Amino acid sequence: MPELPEVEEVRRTLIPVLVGARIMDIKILRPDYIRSGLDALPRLCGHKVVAIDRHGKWLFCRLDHDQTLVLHLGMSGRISAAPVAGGVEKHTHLVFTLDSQRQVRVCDPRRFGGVWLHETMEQARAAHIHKGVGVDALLLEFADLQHWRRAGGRLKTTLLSQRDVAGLGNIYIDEALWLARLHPQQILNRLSDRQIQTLVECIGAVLAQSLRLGGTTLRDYRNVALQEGRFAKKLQVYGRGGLPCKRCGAGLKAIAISGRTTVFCPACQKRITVADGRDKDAAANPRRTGKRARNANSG
DNA sequence: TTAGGCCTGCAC
DNA sequence: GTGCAGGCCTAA
Repeated sequence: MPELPEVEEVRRTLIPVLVGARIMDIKILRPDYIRSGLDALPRLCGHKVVAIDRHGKWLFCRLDHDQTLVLHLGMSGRISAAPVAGGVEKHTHLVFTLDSQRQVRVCDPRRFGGVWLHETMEQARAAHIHKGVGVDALLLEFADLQHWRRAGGRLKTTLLSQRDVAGLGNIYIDEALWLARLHPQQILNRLSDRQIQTLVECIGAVLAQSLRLGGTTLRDYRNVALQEGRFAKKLQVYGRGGLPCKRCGAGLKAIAISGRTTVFCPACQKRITVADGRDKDAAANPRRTGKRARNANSG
């Protein structure tokens, strides 16, 4: 399932194939996979792609006349480059033939992804990013999450929503929360500055390591050259429900949050009910937060 | 805020 | 045959 590292790896491997190339032909094998701009799509012929950007899990291919093709890989999307002569694999919905005599093919068996064509880059960003998609997770800083304590939400649900941080999905959220020793159902307004800073650092560390290894291939994911990612063997919690925690040996627990399987260590990812910066106050005034303070100290 | 829908392949 | 995998959108 492509999350930020996989989409970024696709971007990096797509650039040498697509940027600077002229589109000579477009074959639309599945029109309903083109979510907007279907009628305008043939007009891309003769134009060149000048840049490929990414925000979260969204890819933006800008052309020389500013029309912008937006791609989302959903759960099973794949973009591949191949010689014109080769056969097209099943579930291929869109094929660009380039002046380099190569093709860029968009394939997505489950069709949770899609392709959108916008008249300008600005319109593309307005449609997919400006409303409701937060800062790209690779650029995440402490300040981006400072307002969290005023929110009542829970960690995993909030991170999945893309609203504050864009690009994380089920795999990397579970990995980052384990690394940060934070409970997936942690209520945000109980986090201390230090815990938020730790979370920001752990998200960055997990993403950086996965990027170095070309992302995670569980089954389907491939980059544009059809190479697998090698981060799967580094996974600490994802897919390991019931197995021992690699840090403390306790049994990892699998629960459903927002309809997604969530794996965490109940021993080293305790829920915090009093922010650690306020523990002293809680101890000094047990009547106010007594029970919560004891829970916090036990974790 | 949560549940359902979209969709196919695969494990059982 | 059934259930599960889940990113994102929409509706209740």
